[in-house]
Amino acid sequence: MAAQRQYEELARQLSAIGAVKRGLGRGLPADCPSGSAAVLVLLARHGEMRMSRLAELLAVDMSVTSRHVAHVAEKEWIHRDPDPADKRSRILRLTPEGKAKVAELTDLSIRTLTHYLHDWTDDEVVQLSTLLARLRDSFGDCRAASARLPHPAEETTRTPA
Amino acid sequence: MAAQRQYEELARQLSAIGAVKRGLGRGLPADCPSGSAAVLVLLARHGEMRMSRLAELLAVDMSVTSRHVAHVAEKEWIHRDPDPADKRSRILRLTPEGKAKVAELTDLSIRTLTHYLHDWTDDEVVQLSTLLARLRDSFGDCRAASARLPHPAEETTRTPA
DNA sequence: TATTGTTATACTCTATAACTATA
DNA sequence: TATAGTTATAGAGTATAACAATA
Repeated sequence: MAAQRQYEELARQLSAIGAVKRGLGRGLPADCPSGSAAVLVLLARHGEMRMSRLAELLAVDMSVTSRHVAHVAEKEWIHRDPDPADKRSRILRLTPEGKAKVAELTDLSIRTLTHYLHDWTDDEVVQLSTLLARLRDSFGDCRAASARLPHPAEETTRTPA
Repeated sequence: MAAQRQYEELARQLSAIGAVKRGLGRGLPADCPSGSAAVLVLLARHGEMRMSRLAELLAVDMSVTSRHVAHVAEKEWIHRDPDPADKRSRILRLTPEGKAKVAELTDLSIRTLTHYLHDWTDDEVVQLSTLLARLRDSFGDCRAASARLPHPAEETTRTPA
């Protein structure tokens, strides 16, 4: 358990990290906003999947996922094939054009980070990646059922029994 | 200079960090969206300042800053006093109510992070904060004048002369 | 009746451009 | 003429709720 002061500082840094994300976003192709890019990259990384699985990986509502997926499908970067096992579901698969787009996106993000982080050591980059992955993991199910935080009265007690 | 593979992984983690930010945002008071919160926290941290300075700290366009500031001013959390030295400028100052709101926000973010990161060590939290600060710094002036990334052809050369 | 996915609506954040007032 | 700040407009991302089709 870290000191409150450190949590406070982390909160500040997290709130400011949007600037970096916007910086990365500005480097994206004009026809591929960040939402579309995220869909493509996840499909490349994890392989074909259903909408619900993708929504989970994106950590956004399925309605949002549906819109992003509709966009990349319009671009012919993915196909939405009916799932023979469940006619309500659709299986998302990258097309060859989609795979080419992923390659382009990967190349772009590598080039952008190489540009801005040229003076970072390999170890520092890995450390940051690792900590960010852990952070995501710790927040994990904050969208799930009982994600409501305790009220100010609760949990403020120093040492839970 | 890190390996491309590491940059690729970092890009993935950064693109996914939005989920954590949204998680933090869900904990905010209903009358204080993240844009307003950022304004208040920066004023508390750095003291009174002009719009242009705030826009720089927020790393967003001044038009965006102006809207956020208008919102917190409506709430009476800040005052916008004319700058005697330059009648075009306005000096932003927290009101007592604004300071109270900052205290509430700080408490909330600490509670949220304490909740989700209860198994992190102090050192890990500090490390992540430090790396995020450095990341922001490295991206620094990516909004500035010649922030345009070199074209695919350039900079790909391994060792610039 | 519950679940998968889509669509309609609304809200927040952001950027560009046009504008006012002052330097 | 240039700069500080505001406002209008537009675009992207997200969430909630209502809906359709299927399990």
